[in-house]
Amino acid sequence: MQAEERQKRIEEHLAKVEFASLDELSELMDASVSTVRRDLDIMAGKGGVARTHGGARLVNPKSDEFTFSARDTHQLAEKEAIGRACAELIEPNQTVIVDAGTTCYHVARHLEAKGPQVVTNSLPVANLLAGSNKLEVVVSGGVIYPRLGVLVGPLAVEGFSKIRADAAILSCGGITLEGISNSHGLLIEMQRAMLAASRKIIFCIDSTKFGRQSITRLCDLDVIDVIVTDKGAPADLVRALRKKGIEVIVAAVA
Amino acid sequence: MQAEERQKRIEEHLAKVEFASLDELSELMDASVSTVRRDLDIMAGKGGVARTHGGARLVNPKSDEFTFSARDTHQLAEKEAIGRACAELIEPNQTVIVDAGTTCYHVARHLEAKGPQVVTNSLPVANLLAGSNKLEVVVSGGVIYPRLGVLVGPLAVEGFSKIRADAAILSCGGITLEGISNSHGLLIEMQRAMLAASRKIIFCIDSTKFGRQSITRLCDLDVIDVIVTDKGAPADLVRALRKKGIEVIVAAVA
DNA sequence: AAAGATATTGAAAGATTTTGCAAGAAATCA
DNA sequence: TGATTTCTTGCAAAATCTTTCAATATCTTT
Repeated sequence: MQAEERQKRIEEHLAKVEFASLDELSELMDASVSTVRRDLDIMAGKGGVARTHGGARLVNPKSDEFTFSARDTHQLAEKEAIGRACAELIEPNQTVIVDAGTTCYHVARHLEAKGPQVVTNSLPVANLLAGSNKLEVVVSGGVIYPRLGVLVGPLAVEGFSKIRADAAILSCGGITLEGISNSHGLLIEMQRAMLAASRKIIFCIDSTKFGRQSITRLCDLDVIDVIVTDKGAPADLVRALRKKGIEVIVAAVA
Repeated sequence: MQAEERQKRIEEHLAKVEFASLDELSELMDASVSTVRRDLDIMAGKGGVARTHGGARLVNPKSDEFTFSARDTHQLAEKEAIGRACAELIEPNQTVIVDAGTTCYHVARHLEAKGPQVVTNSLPVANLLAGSNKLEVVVSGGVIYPRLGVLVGPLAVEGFSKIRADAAILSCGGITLEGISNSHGLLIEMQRAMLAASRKIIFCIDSTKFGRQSITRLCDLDVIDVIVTDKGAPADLVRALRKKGIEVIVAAVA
């Protein structure tokens, strides 16, 4: 087997099990431990996986909202439902900011029919909507954050500071009663700019994010107008959010 | 079996299995390993597949992306040659502006090895290079011009006004002794901004553009440092350009 | 159709890369 | 601490790549 193929299979295996020992991988790949070790060193250099003594683990757990892949089938039905429900909140001919992340990507898939103007810093979203002749797509500038296909940095922040939108559709790494948090500092900067540019703030948060906290704090709950989630969201937290005046929409899987 | 047929079958096989070894392909095609190796080299040059040690893999089949440029096979070999020759003009770790257009797209395919910083307003180029971890890709902001996947408009122009690059790689709709011209007013604006931001101006112009004029005038010839073209370029015009002090590189088809 | 030119193919030799192994160093665990 | 596991390093074997060359096939020209 070739090195690249082996590495891809290692990555796929890690996506399933999170942790794997060298012996385990060696046996699975039918290669010596040395070879697996070298593969992991290469993969660790590129990011994505991290070495541990005796094995490796995935750097970004699979539930991380921002490890983007259009093929990501994790909780696909739920994300699809959230996407559809969220798109319904948008009225025709509005200007909408769409964040990066798989959940927001699914929202974008339903936005074309609305014919609004869409502003995004996500390459996948831009690609998705570029072919449409019903809506105008504005891309923020910025540096490509490689693995995720997100535009970040000063140019991106500046791009959003220049516009006003009717609504912003965001996602995040975690939500608790203390507020919203996310995993990458660069993304936080972007999202702050999006929040500042929009009249209505909509968060699309699948149920696995409830009660979790990511490394960086984004904002308080009171800036949020609407949260769209799926059935798995814990009832007590949903109740508490509603008591705070936030409209919480639980999207039903079709 | 014909070379083309073999290559097509290799591509089809790779579409199924994603990775294939040389031996595997050799057996499947009933051809020697040497021949398969040569086929793969050619195919890798054109894109679509990538070599690995001992085999080949399908280049990321990102279904949703803008790959229209790659599919444009009009004068493919010439554009490919121009792309390779043009990329050789870039020195390691330079900042390069890459324009939209199919010819520039082929230049971008050869830029990864150079490891520079790339600035572009082309979504296809951005997508192409997004996966690379060797170079940093900066995307100008702007509105997506649908058919071409180019970012245009004030945000885009502004993005370029903020940067300085070592070189700009541009294409155009036509070149005569009176100057360079292009077809869309919006693109002209962008290109003016690119010209202003760069120290060295390189135009990639396939031979069919020589002696032609498009609707809008972009610039005089004297802002140009280098022109890269293919063998079909009329000799008298090439001579005249050289007399004006422009370095004209005629790329040989491999 | 024949002769020469050109292109393609398969094979072989030498260079390069990858792989597996083993010994000593470093880290982990009881 | 001592015992065990894992890591690093160096090295030789195997696989693969590059280059070259002769044989074959294809194209051009007459």
